[in-house]
Amino acid sequence: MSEDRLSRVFAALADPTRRDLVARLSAADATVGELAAPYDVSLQAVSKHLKVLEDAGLVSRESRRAPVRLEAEVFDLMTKWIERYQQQAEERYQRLDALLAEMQEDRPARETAREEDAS
Amino acid sequence: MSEDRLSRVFAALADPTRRDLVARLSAADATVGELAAPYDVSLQAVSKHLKVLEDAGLVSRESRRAPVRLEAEVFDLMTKWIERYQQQAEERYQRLDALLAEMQEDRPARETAREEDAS
DNA sequence: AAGTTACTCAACCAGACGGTTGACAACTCG
DNA sequence: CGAGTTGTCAACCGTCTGGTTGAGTAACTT
Repeated sequence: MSEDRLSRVFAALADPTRRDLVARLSAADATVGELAAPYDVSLQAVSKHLKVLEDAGLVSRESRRAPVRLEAEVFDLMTKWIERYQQQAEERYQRLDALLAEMQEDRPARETAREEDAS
Repeated sequence: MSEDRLSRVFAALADPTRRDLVARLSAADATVGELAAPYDVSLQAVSKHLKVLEDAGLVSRESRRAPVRLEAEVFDLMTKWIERYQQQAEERYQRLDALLAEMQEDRPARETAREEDAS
C-alpha cells in the first residue's frame, strides 16, 4: 500500500531531529557516528531515528558501517500528494473569486436570488 | 518557531484519515458532521482530527458550526523544505556522476595523469 | 587471535496519540 | 420557552514514540 508509505514518510519528517538528519545528508553522506556527534542524545537514539528514516525509504545503507545515503526520490511522493490538493484548492478559490466578482457586477440593491427569495 | 510549525504540519499529515480530510476539503468546504459521515469512527474522533489540522494551520473555521476551510498556503512551507534538500541532493548526485564519468575517461591501467582535458 | 571501535538489540519508562463513551455547551427552530 | 441538533470537553484505555541504559554483534587494527 502506497498510502501506508506516505504515512511513514510524513511521520518520519515530523521529528525535528530527523529533518535535521535529512538536511545534513542532503549535503553529504555520513556514517551513523558522524551523524550522531552533533546531538546530545545517545548514539542509540540516533540509530533509531535512522531506522525510522530507512523504513520510510528516505535513507539507505549498503552495510552496517557504510555511510548513510539520502534517497531523494521519495520526496516526489510527497510533492505529488501536496501539489494535487494544493492545485485543487487554489483552483477552487479562483472560481470563488470569479463568482464573487460576478456577483459584484450585479446591483447590490437587487442581487440575484438567495433562498428566501421567491423565484 | 517555524520549525515547530513544520513538525506539526508533517505530523498532522502522517495520519491517513487526516490526509483524507484534507483531500476532501480541497474539493469543497464542509462542516464537521459532513466530514465525519463517511468514516466509521465517532464524531468526536473526527473533531479531534480537525483540531490537529487546525493547530497545524492546515484548516480554519469562522465559528463552531461554520464549514471547515482548507488553508492551502501552508503547503508552501512543506514544499519549500522538501525542494531545498531535494535539489541539494540531486545536485550532489549529478556532481558524483560527473566525477565517475571523468574517472571512467582515464585508462584504468595507466595512472592518474589528467591533463588532456580541454573543455 | 585479541582487542578496540562502531553499531544494533532489548528492556524499560514517561508521555503523546487515536480511539472510545458520557456529559455538556451552543445554536436553531417549533 | 423548550426541544432537538451539532459540536466540544473530559476521562479513560491500549498502543506507539523518543528517550534511556546495558548487553551483544560485526568489523577493522595490531
